Amino acid sequence: MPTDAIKLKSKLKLAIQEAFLNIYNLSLSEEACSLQLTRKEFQGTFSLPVFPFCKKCDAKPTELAEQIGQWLQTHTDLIASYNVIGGFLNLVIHDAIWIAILKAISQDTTYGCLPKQMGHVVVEFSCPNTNKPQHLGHLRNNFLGSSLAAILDAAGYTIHKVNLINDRGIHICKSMVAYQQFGNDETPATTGIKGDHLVGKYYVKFDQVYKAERALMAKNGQDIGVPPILQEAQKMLVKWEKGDPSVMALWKKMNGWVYDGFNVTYSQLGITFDKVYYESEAYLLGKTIVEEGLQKNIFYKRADGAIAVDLSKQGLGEKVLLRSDGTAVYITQDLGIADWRYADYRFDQMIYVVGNEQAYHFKVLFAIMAQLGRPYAAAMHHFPYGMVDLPDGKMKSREGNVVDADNLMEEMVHTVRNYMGTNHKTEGIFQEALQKLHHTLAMGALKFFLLRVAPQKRMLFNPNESIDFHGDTGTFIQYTHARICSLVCKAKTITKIPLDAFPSVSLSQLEQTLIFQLYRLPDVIEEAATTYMPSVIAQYALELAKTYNKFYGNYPILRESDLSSRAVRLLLSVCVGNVLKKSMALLTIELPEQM
RNA sequence: GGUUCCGUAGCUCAAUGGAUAGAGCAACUGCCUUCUAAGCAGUAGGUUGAAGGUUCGAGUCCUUCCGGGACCA
Repeated sequence: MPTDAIKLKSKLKLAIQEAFLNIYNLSLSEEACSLQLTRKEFQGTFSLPVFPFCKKCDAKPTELAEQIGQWLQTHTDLIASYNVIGGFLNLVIHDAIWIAILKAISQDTTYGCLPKQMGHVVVEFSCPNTNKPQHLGHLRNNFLGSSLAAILDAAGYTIHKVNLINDRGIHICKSMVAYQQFGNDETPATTGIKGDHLVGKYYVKFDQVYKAERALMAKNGQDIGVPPILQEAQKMLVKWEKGDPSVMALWKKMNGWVYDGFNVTYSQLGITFDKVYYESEAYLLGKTIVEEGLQKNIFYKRADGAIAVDLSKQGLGEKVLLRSDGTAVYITQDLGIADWRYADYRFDQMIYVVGNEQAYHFKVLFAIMAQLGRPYAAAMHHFPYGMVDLPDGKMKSREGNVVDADNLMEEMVHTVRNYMGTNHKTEGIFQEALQKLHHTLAMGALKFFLLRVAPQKRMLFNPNESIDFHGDTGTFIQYTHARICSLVCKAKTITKIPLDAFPSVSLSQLEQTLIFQLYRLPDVIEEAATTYMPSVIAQYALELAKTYNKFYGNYPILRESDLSSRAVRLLLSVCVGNVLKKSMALLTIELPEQM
């Protein structure tokens, strides 16, 4: 809970409003007096640009700033000093205020968590196909989804994480057909290949055969028709929809392998779901909704027999909902699943974490739900994110041109292990714990790499350069935390922290900045939650860790002879450690105590 | 053709409409007998794709164009 000391910014704003009222008889809204952070080359923490008020107050910028600064200093106990540069009023906060804030933060065990709100939020993410293993693009989705869920949880909502497995359709039949023809009954057990990778192998195989057949047909001058292997897949899809026993058996067997593989991957990633939906269990539901729309005259039957909806008013054109042969299209099932979800959770927000390539799809979906009069239509949001590109372009599973998630994780663990071998900081750690540490460091670097970039941007991954462990990385933050843990551990044997007993301590600029950064945490969480941007948290954690390391490198902490100062620095270190841990938890990244 | 996202240092990324656009990587200098060197301190690197407009002030907002991606016919 925010204590009185932590309300610094709103107190300041109030005081500024009061100052304008008293001096210029000008009444300002809270929004109007927007405080910004003082640039580091100037003295102060908060700055007020006074340009917008000059006309109304009929004063020159410098004069006006001077007047306000003077008033604040004499009428409040917040300001130690102020300075005016250009039209900027820079406010220096009293050290006693900072100390009070630091104490309040240190005593607040749930610091950073926003007040509990009424509201259920469903976050759908991951949503893999069962025809291939997951790649780097899926990782971005997985991490964005679980991080967003953690952030919204901290922002006070009740969160439900759900997955939707794409386990049916023509693409699934492709890997099944290829396996049938070329698989020789091999299994994960006989080959030692992880289940999802084994199935993925046949998905690639299908594409190779398909292309070869098509090329052959073109060479022989045949009309470009449907190559035989694709015909097989289409036949299989029909059989599947009819529930043909042998096809169902193959489908269940291969999907089982894939789920075993996915479970291993999810476990490595540290990702869990509250509920998993399967398309195969849901695709029929949508058809009843299409019926409903027909009866309400919202949808119509075209001359060719297909059922469609006219969304030209919304600029979305005509959208087919059922093919002329009565089979479901991609969006049909999403109609059904939306109702299903609402029945399950009565959500106040439904967030789809899906790549920005599907923006149109979701616009259509939401528009249809609105036309159908669903009460939750306005609560549905598409959270779009950009693709992860390779130097030579987009990843394509079919062509095997992907950075495989499992391989990448394994490589990173190797890199960490090799690096560890060259230093001795982890002497005394048992083998099992050491392996966990390698994993924690590898995952930290990987997750941070993907989450620090603004979600809507495409990002580039260069396999040759791989992912760094130095500089602006997850590792850097983990390292900072481990450093603090080590320090605190040593402090217990050297000195006690007299929590209540530091009188007047004068703080350095760096220490003020650090406390200020700690103070920002709730605002940062709120911003990340309202903008759906985990990258905001990542940037914040980086900034905090950088400032702390600068502090650590330039000031003595345990070696400080002044007891009050030492106590403050130690407490500050503890709080930075906690806030780093809290922030990184919002990115689902663990911080080891030793590394 | 229509819609939409993006364009910032050699590379990867930051920057609530605010002050001289910042970090990291790569390059070059220093710093481990001392709280974890996965670190710290420094040097160098820019016409924010282009041109107009809005305003006290634009990387940020508006218009047009150029370039890249995605989606819809």
